[in-house]
Amino acid sequence: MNITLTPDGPLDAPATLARYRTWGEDPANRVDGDVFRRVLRLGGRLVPYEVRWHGDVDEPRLTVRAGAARSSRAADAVLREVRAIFGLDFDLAAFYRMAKGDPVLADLTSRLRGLRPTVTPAPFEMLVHAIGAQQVNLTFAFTLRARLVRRYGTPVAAGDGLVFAFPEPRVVVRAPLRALRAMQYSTSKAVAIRGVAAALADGAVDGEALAGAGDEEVIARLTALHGIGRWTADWFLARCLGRGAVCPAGDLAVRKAFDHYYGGGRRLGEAAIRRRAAAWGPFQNLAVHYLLAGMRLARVSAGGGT
DNA sequence: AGCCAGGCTCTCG
DNA sequence: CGAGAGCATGGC
Repeated sequence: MNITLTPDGPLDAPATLARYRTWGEDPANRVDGDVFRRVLRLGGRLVPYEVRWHGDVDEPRLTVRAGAARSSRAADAVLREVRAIFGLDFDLAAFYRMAKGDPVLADLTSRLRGLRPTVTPAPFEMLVHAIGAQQVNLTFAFTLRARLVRRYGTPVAAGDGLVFAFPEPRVVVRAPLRALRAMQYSTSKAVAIRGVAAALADGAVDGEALAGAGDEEVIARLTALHGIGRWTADWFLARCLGRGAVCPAGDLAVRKAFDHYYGGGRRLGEAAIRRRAAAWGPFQNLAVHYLLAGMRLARVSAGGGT
């Protein structure tokens, strides 16, 4: 297949995909220049694809190439992933209208026009990454994920290198604890990851069904698993299911962002953050992403770190 | 050595 | 329920 997508509304592809580069490399989601590469697993088959972006933020186009996607089913599955990864299903126009009523968001949306949350299309991938990112700096979290992907994923030639299909649950569930420990996962993270892998592999948690469940039910199902708390469930809703009315208020970076933009010198508690975010209704996820990106902008322009 | 980094579980009031 | 202690891991 070879298809051109015309996003509905603005798209800043590099900013949207910055998540796959800012804290390190992700061998399952490669960003090289103006190309994004990934591999879709479809019923045991591997379908590598690449996406290029053209045009400017307000006239964006994406071209999707997947030589192995011969059936329309495969092509549809690839396009669904691409829409998720580039955040094409978020209604930016409506968000920007709402943002005009909030001075902070009004400023950020004008400076970050076209930024969209990137949605990880695969539940297992999202949960593994989130568990790895619990309570550690994100650079280290990316290192952990890259090791797991290279060890248990499936490599495919792409460009002048490799892109890995993310490891399958049934493979990771058999990973020896010491192998995960050797990658520097803590024992509790390793146990949690294998637990999630087992739950998805044996159907105790149905990854497909989560997409059709309500926010509260998703939180309940996920937090029932050992090693998954509210923070992980919130980010899962936001970054895997693409839910709008979600604010990971317990997140350290989110708390810092709210303190900075809305705290007025005071520290806001988690409850206060949730109350304020609730006023944004279905745009909470978008707003949180703009606040986090705004903090990174400020840090870069202040000459800070990476 | 000690604190930080985009938490989680368990326990006790 | 909600606060708080204890826990885990590596980097600086």
